[in-house]
This record gives sequence, structure tokens and C-alpha cells, in this order.
Amino acid sequence: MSIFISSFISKIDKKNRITIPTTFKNTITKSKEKSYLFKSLKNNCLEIYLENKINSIITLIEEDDFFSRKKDDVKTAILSDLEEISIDKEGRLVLKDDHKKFSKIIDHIIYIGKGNYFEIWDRSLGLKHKEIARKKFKK
Amino acid sequence: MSIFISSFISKIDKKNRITIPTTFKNTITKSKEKSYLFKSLKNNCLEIYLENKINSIITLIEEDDFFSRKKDDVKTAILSDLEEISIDKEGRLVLKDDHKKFSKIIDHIIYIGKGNYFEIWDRSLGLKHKEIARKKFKK
DNA sequence: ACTAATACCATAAAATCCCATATAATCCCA
DNA sequence: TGGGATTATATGGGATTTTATGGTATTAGT
Repeated sequence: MSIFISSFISKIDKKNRITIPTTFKNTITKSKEKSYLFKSLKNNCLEIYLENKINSIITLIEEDDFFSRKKDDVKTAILSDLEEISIDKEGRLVLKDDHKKFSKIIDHIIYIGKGNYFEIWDRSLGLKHKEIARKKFKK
Repeated sequence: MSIFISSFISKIDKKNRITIPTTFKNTITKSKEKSYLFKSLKNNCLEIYLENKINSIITLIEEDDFFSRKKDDVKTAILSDLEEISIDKEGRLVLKDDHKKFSKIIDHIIYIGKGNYFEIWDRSLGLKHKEIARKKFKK
């Protein structure tokens, strides 16, 4: 069982590359699974998943539905904003402009471990998010 | 299992050619199956399927008790607007005028991955569609 | 023979891979 | 425990490969 915990601050370089924290990278490498990026439906952040998690989601929505419209929106919402990512030898991935815009990332970022996936945030937005989460939880 | 995910923006050239996104093109090539274009019954967009998916749809229609009364109409609706497509060495296909009109495509387009098929939209219509799908899903 | 469709080719641009160096972390022995 | 040696990590840049795009040649159809 692979797990992503803790948070890490980092930044983008001139080529729009971001370095995945070593522990996260090791978890991905050891799992030998493909990894996927998803534009979060909860916040303005990016989410990174391993293949097995993605597969269980896809199985859920891939039922034969050629004649029904019901699942069309679900498919669009999930599958159209999901993509396989590749990490280079140094453990970096290239952030697309669309993803930068969506997550409002300019230069500094923060990785937030969420258990079976992790998030990539603009640093200040992510820090705020963490603060709010702690305050809410205290009550 | 071949799968089409993510979305890609592109455009038509002077010869009405559109470039299939590399990942989609690779999926098609690797499958070694024929591919087909269909005028969507759900939206004003075009849908691209692989042969085995088409076969399973036809099988579904052919089943005796399935839609028995309307079987003929279903067949007409589906099979008459379905056609095999050919992709050139550079991964492009030529869009017919009828398809351009149907999908209201002028110059910019967007490809939307839907799992076992993908869609081709006019860019702004497709982006709107994505937005709506995300909003609906959030609820 | 002329038009139109298709296949083929050339080039520029961009994404990717790969290596070099600087920096930091870890280890091991005195 | 200090400090040097070794290993691992961070970061930048260059070279190669892939992709995007437009155009020309060839084929086919009328």
C-alpha cells in the first residue's frame, strides 16, 4: 500500500519543470505503476494519482452506456481533465500552461500529501488551505 | 485496453485537415483496428471509435429483444452516420464539409477523451461543455 | 485534360532526453 | 563528536528526437 504524506515547498524552473519530492517520487517508482494528473474538482490544485486508483474510478464510469446520456457529463468531468504524466530521470515533470493557469501557479509551489494521492498547489494558496483546514478541524 | 483521456486544443488547416493528438493517434495505431467517425447523438460534436467498440454496439442492436420495435430506426440512426476514417502518416484526417457544419467547427477545435472513444468539438463549444460538466459533477 | 483528393516530403519549432556541475545530506572513522 | 569523504540531490543547459505545419507531387476520377 503506497501512501503520500507530509508537505514540501518547491518551485518551477525556466522550462516549467517541477521536482517531485523524493519520498513521493520513490513511492511512485517502487509502485511500478503509471501516474496521472487530474485537475481537482474540489480546489484550484492539481492531483497526482497512481494507476490502480485511476483504474477503479474508470471502471466505475466505463459501463456500457452508448444509448444513455446520464454518464456523459461524469465522463467529461473526469476523463477530459485526466492525463498520464511522465517523470524524468531527475524526478521532474513538466507543467503545462493550462495546468499552471488552473492552479494559479506562478513560481512557488507546495506539495500536499493526501494518503493515496497528493496535491500540487500554488504555495500561498496551499498554505492558506492548510491553515483553514487546521482551524476547522480544531472546532 | 485502449483508452482515450485528457483534452487537446488544435485547429483546421487550409486543406480541412486536423491533427489527431499524438496519444490518441498512438492508441489507434497500436490497436491495429480500423477507426470510425460518428455524428454524435448527444451533442453537436463528432465521435471517434475503434472497430471493436462499433462491433459491440452493433451486437447490442442486433439482440432480439433489445429495442425490438424501434430496431430499424436505431440501425438507421447509427449506421447511416457512421464512416470509416483514414489517418495520414502525420496523424491527420480530413474533415468533410458535412461534419464541419454539423459540429459548427470553423477553425479551432478541441479533442475530448471519453474513455473508449473521443470527441471532436468546436473549441468554444467544447470548452463550455467541459465547464458545465464540471459544475454538474461538483454538486 | 482538368479538377480534386490523397500520399509524400521538407522544414521549423518544440518537447524530451541526457549530461554537467553545484550543493547538500549522509556516513564513517579518527 | 568533529570533520572529511562519499553519496545523493537540486538545478541548469545543450543535444537529440519528435511533432507541427505547410507545401509539392502523384494518383484517381469525371
